[in-house]
Amino acid sequence: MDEQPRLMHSHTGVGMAGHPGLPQHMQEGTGGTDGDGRKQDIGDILQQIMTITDQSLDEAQARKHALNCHRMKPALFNVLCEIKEKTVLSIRGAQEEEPPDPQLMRLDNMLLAEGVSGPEKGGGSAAAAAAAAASGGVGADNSAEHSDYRAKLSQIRQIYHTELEKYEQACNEFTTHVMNLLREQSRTRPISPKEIERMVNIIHRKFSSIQMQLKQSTCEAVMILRSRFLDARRKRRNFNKQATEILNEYFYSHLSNPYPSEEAKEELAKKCAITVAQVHHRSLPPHTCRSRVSNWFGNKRIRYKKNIGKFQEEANMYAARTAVNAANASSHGSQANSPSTPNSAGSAGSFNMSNSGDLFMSVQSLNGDSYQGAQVGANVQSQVDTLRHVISQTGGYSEGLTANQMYSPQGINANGGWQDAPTPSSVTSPTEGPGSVHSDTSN
DNA sequence: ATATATGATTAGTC
DNA sequence: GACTAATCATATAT
Repeated sequence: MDEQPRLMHSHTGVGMAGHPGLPQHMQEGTGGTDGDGRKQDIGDILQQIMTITDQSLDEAQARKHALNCHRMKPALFNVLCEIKEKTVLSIRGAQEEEPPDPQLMRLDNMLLAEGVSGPEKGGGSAAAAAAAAASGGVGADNSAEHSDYRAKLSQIRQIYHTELEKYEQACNEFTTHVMNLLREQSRTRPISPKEIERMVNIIHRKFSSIQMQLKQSTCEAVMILRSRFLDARRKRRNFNKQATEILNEYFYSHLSNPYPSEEAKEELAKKCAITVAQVHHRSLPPHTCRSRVSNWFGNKRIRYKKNIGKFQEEANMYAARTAVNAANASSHGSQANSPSTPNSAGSAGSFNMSNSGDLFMSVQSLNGDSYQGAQVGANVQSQVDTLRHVISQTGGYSEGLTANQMYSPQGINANGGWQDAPTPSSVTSPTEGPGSVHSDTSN
């Protein structure tokens, strides 16, 4: 009876690499219930098997066939299967159930959140969808802003899916191959269905570990992409000059109350062609055009208030510009001397503009009184008249050019905040002495 | 290379 | 939810 283990051993060596053979201690007590004649039969058979390697292939094949057809084969085979099943189960019956890997779950969740795994297509990631939803009316330029990102993301997505499919396919192929092999071998050596199943499990585990690596590197790629394209803070983009002009124009023409309404913000965003920008790296809603305008106004307000002196020049310039614009719009009859387009900032109109700005500056620096002495051309002088008219019309600065304070931070109260000034025309500062703006409010 | 300007973020307030 | 004030991190000017 001590031949059984050796039989399995010799075969295992051929067929299944790494499969544990039957240990010696199993020899006694299980198989030896037959008579002596049968023992002799088995002994013969085993002897034949042992000599198979010495024979030619054809011969071996023939012997194999003979063995398969032997009358003892089924019984023997069953016994072997039984023994093996017990052994294998005792060796590693414990670790069948496998808890889900937390890291794999993490990766899966992230890929799902980024829209890489998840449902097919649909315009890209969940974040992008949120962007489209959040930006509302100005969604048009949104896609332009993120098309690059989305293209790259879908590229990653495609690679991911291709690779995943490849692995899946390879896994399946390999599994069927192994299964066929085992089934084939199960005709000649004891392989139970359970064992096949176990083997399949092992294969799947191996392949899923490869998949996890794929998922990991995909996650990394997405993270890099995000930080490269979407973190607006890291890749800050200044507004273009025109946008800044428009925003400044609004700011300085509403200096008494520079808090644009939501509609106004929307309007400004549209006029400035401000695009959305992604904020944060989570699935938080992205920045809307509106909130970018809000950012701008928030920054502007705080920085203006902090150092009014620094912004004086800018303030005067924009005041003049707005005034000229308004003048051009309202009284086009008297505009023979200013052919420039008032609206397009930084274009051909810059000459007149800068002249006006200089004028206002000199008004400021000279404290007003002697501004007539500055070398200003006649056309500028006529503009001054227009401006005075316009300004008094606009109601912002009733004292006009002759006043000392052309452009005082009227709206700012003692606390440093903009008090609501619904009627700007009444908020002039006639009581304030010259230059008081510079001294008391900064810092 | 350094300083300043500037858009975005964050904590805290109302 | 919008705002302020402080701060971050980058873009741009020097």
